[in-house]
Amino acid sequence: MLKLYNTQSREKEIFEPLEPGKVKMYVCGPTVYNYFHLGNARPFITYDTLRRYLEYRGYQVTYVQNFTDIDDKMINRARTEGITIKQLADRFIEEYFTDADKLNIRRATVHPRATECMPMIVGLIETLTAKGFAYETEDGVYFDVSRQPDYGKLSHHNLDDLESGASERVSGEANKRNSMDFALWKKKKDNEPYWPSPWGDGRPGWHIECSAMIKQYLGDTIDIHGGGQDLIFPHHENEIAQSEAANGKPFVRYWLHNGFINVDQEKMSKSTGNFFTVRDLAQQFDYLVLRFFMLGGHYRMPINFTTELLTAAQNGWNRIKTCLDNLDFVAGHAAVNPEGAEAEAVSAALGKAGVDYRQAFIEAMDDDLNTADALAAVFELVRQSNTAAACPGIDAGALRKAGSILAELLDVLGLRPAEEMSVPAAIMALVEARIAAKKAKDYQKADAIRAEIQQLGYIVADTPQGPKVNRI
RNA sequence: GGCACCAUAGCCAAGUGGUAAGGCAGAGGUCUGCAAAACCUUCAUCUCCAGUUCGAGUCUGGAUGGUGCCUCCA
Repeated sequence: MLKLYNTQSREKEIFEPLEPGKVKMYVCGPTVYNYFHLGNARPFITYDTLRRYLEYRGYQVTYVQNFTDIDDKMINRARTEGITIKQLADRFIEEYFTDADKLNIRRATVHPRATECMPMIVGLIETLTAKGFAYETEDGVYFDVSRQPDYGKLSHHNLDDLESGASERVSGEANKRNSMDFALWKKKKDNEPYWPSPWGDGRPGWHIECSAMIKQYLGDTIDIHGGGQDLIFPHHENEIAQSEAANGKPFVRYWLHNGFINVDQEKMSKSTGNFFTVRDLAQQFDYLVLRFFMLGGHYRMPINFTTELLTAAQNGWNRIKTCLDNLDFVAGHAAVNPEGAEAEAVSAALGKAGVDYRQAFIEAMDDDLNTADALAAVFELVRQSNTAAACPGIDAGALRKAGSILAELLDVLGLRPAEEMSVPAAIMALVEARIAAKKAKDYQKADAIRAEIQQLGYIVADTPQGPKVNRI
């Protein structure tokens, strides 16, 4: 029974989708004006993992993640680069997929772009205007928060507190009825891209984009909406206000928010400049190390970032990869049936471990996606598998079964390593030569060949089953 | 000022009121021509104070320290 922490109720709630067996979920995607950094990657990885888990549990998931391809940052960046906004968006959407694919972030069912949903955006604003929730000013169309009595229900703010906080700040938007009113439509300024609307040429406000894309691709009420904690207010609060005002129906059943990645106890963000792009980190660490690192803690807790921690994660991740590799290798050389009482007992223990730890894994994931706990179960299975793989006379079937359960669980976490490429014949020839040298007890020669193999990018290890070759 | 969150071993990090998962690092050992990998053993009473309870890391109150949101932000 899956439980998810709902930001709105501030409690873990039993997850029940509106329509049995089917889940509609939406996650706020990137603004595509740059490579994404590790902090940006967190929601992508978190909700991809949730999506994978939901599917693992048999749900049919419709997953929508948008691209924000029009806003101030897009306009400015395109300007400095001397290219069009569309060119900028095309480029960084492609770069997004390059990184995301390698992080094993599956493609969403739909990846809508804001600029491709203009009719829905304009339509929503028209509805809001007609219903009296929005009003036009000199520079745009604004949502009137005073018309929405439960405004603030997600972030647990009330309008009075918000107003007093906002009044201390300078607002550049003139003629608003309330300081917390936010732009649905921004009328065209010089040299800015624009779309036609009943209020003249202009472009949409940020919040309305998500409401529109959700309505277009998922409908009026969705099951899960995810994003970073910094989006709770005002972005998600405003989405609720707009969508519920326009549609007259509940908007989101479960609000999920992930914690931040911190650097020196401070949130990693583009504005402070303390960020590390995934692309840069991938120079030093495997993409899946980044994912493993991220899943090592609970998604709502902050994670501190240092390269030391990433190195530690790399070592842990290698343990898992080595285990999978060893299982496969040993199974390829093992007996068809267990030979001897010990092998039989170890085989039986491994079979039970597979079932038990899969159960533990599911219980952990059911508890608000406790990936840290789920990984503990994975590591327990790794240890049992290693023990079995080292047992003389163990049969291949037991090892293969454990390996497939391990792969199954890792797949749910998006941590299934890519298939290793086969070792070239030239390397295999060297390996054979080394065996011959070893047999002749010419260890100097054997070590020299090993060094040569290593130079060529491969590492050879001696095992009871013979030499095992891997890429470095 | 308003609204939230966090404080567990050298480091990271789970933890449903009943006597502390897992990982990294370290130490000792087994295996090994060497190496790698692996396995075994070892490594904490949970920031502080008070309270509730037969019993609290786990609940309540307070203190201290830290973070986030309230403005673009994952």
